[in-house]
This record gives sequence, structure tokens and C-alpha cells, in this order.
Amino acid sequence: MSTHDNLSKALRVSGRRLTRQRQLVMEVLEKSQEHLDAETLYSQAKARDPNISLATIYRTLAALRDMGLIEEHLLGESHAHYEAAKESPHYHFTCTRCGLVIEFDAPQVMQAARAFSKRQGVLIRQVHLFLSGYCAECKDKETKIRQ
Amino acid sequence: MSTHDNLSKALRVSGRRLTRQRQLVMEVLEKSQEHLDAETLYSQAKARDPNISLATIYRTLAALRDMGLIEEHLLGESHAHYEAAKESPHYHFTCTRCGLVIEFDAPQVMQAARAFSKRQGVLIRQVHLFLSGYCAECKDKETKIRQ
DNA sequence: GTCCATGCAAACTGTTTGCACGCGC
DNA sequence: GCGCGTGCAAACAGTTTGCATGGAC
Repeated sequence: MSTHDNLSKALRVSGRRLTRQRQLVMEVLEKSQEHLDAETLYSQAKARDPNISLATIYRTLAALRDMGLIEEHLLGESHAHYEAAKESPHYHFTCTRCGLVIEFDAPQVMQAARAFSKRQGVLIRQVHLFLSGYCAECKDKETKIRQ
Repeated sequence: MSTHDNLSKALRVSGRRLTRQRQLVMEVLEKSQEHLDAETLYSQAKARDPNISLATIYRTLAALRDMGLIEEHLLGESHAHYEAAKESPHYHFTCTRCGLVIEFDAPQVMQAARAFSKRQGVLIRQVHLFLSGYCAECKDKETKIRQ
């Protein structure tokens, strides 16, 4: 199923309308393999629709997030990052020196979450594992500086 | 070692001064078993020192965080929460309906982090696992509403 | 006495909202 | 045509910063 089909179906189900802007935001997110923040997404969307507003970006991101089509990540920065939702769970490492983000999976995490959920009787909707530190490259640089 | 000793040592090591305000912020954090945000911490600190300013709270939190005495958590909200650092790693579950926070540990998580770090050659400084959903009580309420 | 830390207010960043108009259904 | 979605600008929340004064060492 295409981006357009997924989007229009999800919108219909939630009683929302399919607009040029919503389609555009979803396309930009799907085409980018990165974790875009609202500002970056705005400038990329603006390149294709100069009239789109930042308010629409935020409202659209909230709607897409509520429909489960995209994920919102707070990667230790003051602003949120967004990416198209993927089937398989995955987690994030961020280098606090250069900003590099690495995605990875680790089945143990979901196991731990499930065990916790069972033990406490809670319903888990989201699982975020966020690691931070220095990437291989920055680790070396820091070591050299301190020598 | 007492709060005061820990704090004064860490300050000395990092070339910072021991002030009434820093001591107060650290004490409030240690005595509270919760995850305080800056505003709550401010009002609690203000009860004991009416002259303390919010700017000092933020500057102190940043300093304590950089010295490793406290931890900063972004629990899916627009503002950060802080707590005195503990020896053992622990993670957080937040109920998106009532705001309840449950702390828990799961050794698998640190294992997964270590495996990732080894595989990618990165240096991990922080590990945050953040679950969200409905707590046992809110889960029941939601179910009833939807019936 | 030196210089870092504080209080105050103003600035700033990221995000949200009120309103009038535009467009999907 | 009805009513949600949009663009614009203003408001907002949380946090940071410049500056003059105060206090730790």
C-alpha cells in the first residue's frame, strides 16, 4: 500500500480530511531516512509548497502522531524529532558531541517491557530506549584532546 | 558520606563554589523521592529561601547534572524532571492519563546497551528507557468509558 | 581582593492558539 | 454549503542570558 493510501485511509478512519499539506508532510517524512525536527521538515516542505506554515507542520505532526503514522522522539535535545513509523521496534543512540544518531534493535528491551507490564498490570503504548554518549569517531577525538 | 560531603567534594573537584543555594537545591532533591521539575523544585526551595531565583535553580540543576549528582529525565512532557542520582540503573514508566511515574529496573536493558556499545564501538554515557501507556487504574477506567 | 555565583529582567526557542478565510467532502 | 484545515500573528511554556551586585575562597 502506498503512502497516499495509508494516509488517506488513516485520515478517513479518524474522521479527518486529506489535504495537500498533510500529504506533503507525510511524503517528506517517508522520503527522508533521518529523524527530522519540525524546523527542518518545514524548510523541506516549504521548498515544494512555499505557502505552507509552521503551524500547519506542528498540527499535522500531532495528527499523524495520534494516528500512529509517525513517531515522535525526544532525543535529549530541546526539540522533538519525527520519523515515519516502522513495523519493527527500534531504539536510538545519539552522540552528544557530533549529533550522530544510530538506530538499533535489541529484542531484550521488548522482553523487559513486557515483563514489567505483566508484573505491574499496566498497558504499554510506547517503548523508547535512548542511549547517549560518544560515537566511535568522537570517542577517539576526545581521548586525543585529553592526552 | 552525607549529601553535604558529596556535594562539596564534587564542587571542589570541578572548581565550583559551595553556596547556600546549591546546598538547598541538592537537599530538596535528595529529600524528595519524586521526579521534580524545575518549577516544583523552585517552589519547594523558595519555602526555605524566599530570595532564591528560578535562574539559579536552572543554573544549579545544570551544574549538578554535569557533575553527575543528579539525573535529568525527559519523560515525554515538555519540561524536564530531575532526581538525585542513584547507584543502580533504573527506568521509567509514565501513565499518559494520570501522570503516575513508576520506576523499575531490568538488567536486560543494560545488557542490550553493552552489546550495542561493543558492536558499534561507541562510548555510552547514559541509558534511558522510557515506557508510556496506561497504569492499571487508568487502564480500567478507559475500558469502562469505551463500553 | 579576586572572580565565580546570584537575582532580576529581558531574551530566546520550540510549540500552541485565536481568528478569519479557504477548501475537502 | 457545512465545518474542518489553513495561514498568519500573537501568545505561551520552559529555559537561558546579560548585567550589576554579593559572597566564597
